[in-house]
Amino acid sequence: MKLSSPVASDHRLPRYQRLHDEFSARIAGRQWKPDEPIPTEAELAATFSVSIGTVRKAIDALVAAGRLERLQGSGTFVRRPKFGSSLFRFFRFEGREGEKLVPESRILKREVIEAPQAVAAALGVAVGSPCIHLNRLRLIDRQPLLLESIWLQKSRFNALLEIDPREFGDLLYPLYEQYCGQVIASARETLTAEAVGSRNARLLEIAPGSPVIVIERLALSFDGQPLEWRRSHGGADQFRYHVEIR
Amino acid sequence: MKLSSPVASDHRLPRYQRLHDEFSARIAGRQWKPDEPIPTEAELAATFSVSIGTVRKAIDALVAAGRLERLQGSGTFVRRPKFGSSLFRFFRFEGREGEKLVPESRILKREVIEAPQAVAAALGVAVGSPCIHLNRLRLIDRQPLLLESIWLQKSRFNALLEIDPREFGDLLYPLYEQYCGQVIASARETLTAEAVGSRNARLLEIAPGSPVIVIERLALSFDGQPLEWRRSHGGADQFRYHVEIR
DNA sequence: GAGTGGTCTAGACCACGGT
DNA sequence: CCGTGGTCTAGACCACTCA
Repeated sequence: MKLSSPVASDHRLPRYQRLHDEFSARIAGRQWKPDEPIPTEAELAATFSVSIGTVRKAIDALVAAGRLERLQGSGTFVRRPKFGSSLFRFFRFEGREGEKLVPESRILKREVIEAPQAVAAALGVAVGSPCIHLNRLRLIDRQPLLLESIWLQKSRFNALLEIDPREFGDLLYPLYEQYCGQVIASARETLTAEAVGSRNARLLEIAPGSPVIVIERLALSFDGQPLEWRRSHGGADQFRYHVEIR
Repeated sequence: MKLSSPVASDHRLPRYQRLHDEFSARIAGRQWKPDEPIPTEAELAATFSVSIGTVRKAIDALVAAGRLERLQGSGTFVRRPKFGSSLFRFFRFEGREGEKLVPESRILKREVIEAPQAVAAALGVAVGSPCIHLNRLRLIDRQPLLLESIWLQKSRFNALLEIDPREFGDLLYPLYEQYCGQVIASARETLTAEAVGSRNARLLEIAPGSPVIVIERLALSFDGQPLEWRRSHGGADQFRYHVEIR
């Protein structure tokens, strides 16, 4: 089997597993780009000298993992990460009539500051290295919902300093991509709860000491490099999280 | 294809899908019992007059859903529900040395009481119908960790009233199975957070008004009947929940 | 060694999407 | 209509478990 990219793949592994790793690398390496079709199953089978069934099994796993999407009759496509499973979706992101919407964003602060210890550890940089720090308030129907503290490595995101924060818009990740060439591919989130401090209580317009949900997110590039770390607070009464257990 | 049990299964569906439904029904109907092997793939293929590949595809889905477990060389087994994905596992269930353990259980109250509105709705019974209500405290290293309010339909769980609560042991579900013949097969959980009331604060030995995680669980039988509803409180500082997002 | 699931093949035919 | 993925088959051989 010939591999177009130098993937460390043990030849004792099953073929479908090696194919899976190869395809996965092509998605990560952006040789197969989001929203574009990958080669047909028959082409892949011929390219790698395996049967179609084996190609299908490799693709099955990537579809199950949400990295590819099959469309019968038209092809198999690289799925753009949608963060559909983020914990944030369990906040009430609805307007007055219950329709889903993107919260309005207000940048409260933008500063260049030396990375404190916790941030440095999360981003994998040295303590004290220069970072961009944003404070952002997110609102639904003019009501404060979430307060976010966002940390970025200055060297990667310098371009952000040249834009007026009032023109950031409501979503940051498209901004990162457009101005800094940094694409967020995945994230890890941690949920905790605590009593809100007086400053955050004022900004969120809730009673001091009332419970808030705290979500920490480390957002990563395609190759697993930490790009952004954020810590978000939101009133606990705006949050409900569901799971099914079998 | 002959079906041993009367499953409503549209014959226009793919064969593997119909097989999946049939197998699923056999697990739910306990014709295939937990920890026992199901017939071999070859036998199933012969029984249903399909090829082994089709049987495998049906089994694949049930394995992915955690209902079956394959053991190469020995067979495919019905998996006993393990509740491994419960939100409760994100509480610190460790002893002093960090080892995982089952919390000690202390039944604080057992009463027969008419179902209040919320309980009746969850259990699918009439408001005011007789229920068994338990209050239970769960402790690690003698430290209170969780406070649980548990509701059961009296008619199904009458046998519980004949046992001394001090002999309940640390786990309820085996008790339900042994004394009442009621088997918990799945559950739905909802996580919220709130400020703790004074009574619960005293029992949990935390400051009044401090944040608590609240987990509501509706536990279901194999055929989807609600059997138990519980509402659990635990100090938020004991809780951390993680997810990966793609 | 007999029997289980695990991998893989090469082909057939179907259902769907676009042209 | 052609090309795509979706279903299904009948077989081969491998890897593992257990007696």
